[in-house]
Amino acid sequence: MTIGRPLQFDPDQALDTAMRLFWRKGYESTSLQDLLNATGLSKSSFYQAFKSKSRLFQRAIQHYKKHLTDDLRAQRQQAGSGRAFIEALFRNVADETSGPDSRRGCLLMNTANEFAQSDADIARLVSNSLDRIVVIFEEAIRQAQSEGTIDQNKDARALAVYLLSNMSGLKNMVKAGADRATIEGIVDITLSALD
Amino acid sequence: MTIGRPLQFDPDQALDTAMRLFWRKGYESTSLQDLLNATGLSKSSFYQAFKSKSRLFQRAIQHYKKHLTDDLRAQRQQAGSGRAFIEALFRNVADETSGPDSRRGCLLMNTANEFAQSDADIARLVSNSLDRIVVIFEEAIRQAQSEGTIDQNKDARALAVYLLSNMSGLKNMVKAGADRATIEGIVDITLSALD
DNA sequence: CTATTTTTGGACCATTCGGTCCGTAACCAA
DNA sequence: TTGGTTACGGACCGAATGGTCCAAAAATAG
Repeated sequence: MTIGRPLQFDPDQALDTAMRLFWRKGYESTSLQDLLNATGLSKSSFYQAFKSKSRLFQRAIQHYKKHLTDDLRAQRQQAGSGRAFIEALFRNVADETSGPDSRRGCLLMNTANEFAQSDADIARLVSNSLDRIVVIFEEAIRQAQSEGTIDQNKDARALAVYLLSNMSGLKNMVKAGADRATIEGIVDITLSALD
Repeated sequence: MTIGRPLQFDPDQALDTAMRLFWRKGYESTSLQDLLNATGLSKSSFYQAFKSKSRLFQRAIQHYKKHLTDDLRAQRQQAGSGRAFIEALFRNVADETSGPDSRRGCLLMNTANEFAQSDADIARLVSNSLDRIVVIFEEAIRQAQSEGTIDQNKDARALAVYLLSNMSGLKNMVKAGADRATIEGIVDITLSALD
């Protein structure tokens, strides 16, 4: 049914590549040329496929959100208990202090930082995505409460937001150059708030 | 002793104006033109006085650091007790959800975010500045410990870093669009870690 | 093999970027 | 008043920005 010359590249893969670039460098300092180099696309193919840099960025955020939420749900499934999921999640942040993909932070928080008061569309997109994360945290907390590892009397929603705020702070500390031990120290105290 | 035409502007005031611009918009998205407009300087006066945009930015960070540390010390003095100082500091973040200067975050953390792995000089500057903040937090915690409002057995340094991480996370949440009530909820839990 | 459809490379565009340079105006000391 | 010194405005610069356009190549359906 398809007529004409087929695409010479995989759009999904290009989107993923672009997302990783935006994640590492931010929107403004990722130039069109950077995107072309990383994806291997020509300028016309790029605009044909993605319309504009900003449109691609929006898609990249949605792509990131989907992968992140899928990943979190999978980890939660795998962890077994709600408390174990949360603990593992936070302790794993220490790994981001080194390695090839270190100090990237979280694309959503990075974007919130970059487009704080400038772009309403992006702000809404980020806000909605963060809400999804909070919901996942909240589910895990309720699970832990029913499992008896977190006090039933605590406000699950409030704890979830607290965790998101802390995760954000942690990633900021990593970006600011904190080493593994420092991160681990913060996480210990953060998690103690759940007791 | 001074010879020649005197400066037509106040360099300190220009630096302060520039700092506020960088604070609000970040380094990359603050253009030279923005700086000229805000300070009222001509291009030649600008380069005469500040050498380059990047040099000015470095001075802006140092300027910010000085004002911030002075401010924190003054607040600590005024608060009386160590615990009161910390509590007031965190509760005041809720005010940043609205008003003319809202959602700017912290210039140091904003910069850590923007120049995560790209500029070593800036990274070092930010890191040193953050250390100063941690020291102030640590002093306040030790004071609170001697005052009996924080458990003596807790690691003051670790608590201080935890507080910095949380402050960073809070400001990120504000930037991401959190409202006053949400921030207050997070602060409550954050401070409960001190008990 | 041909007609049709679509991709693709590269030339081209206006605008903005940070930065330089120079002639002129302004100021101070003597 | 004059000579030395500096600040200032604005023209100018090359490079890079995101984005458009078109001719040519390539692939498929018939």
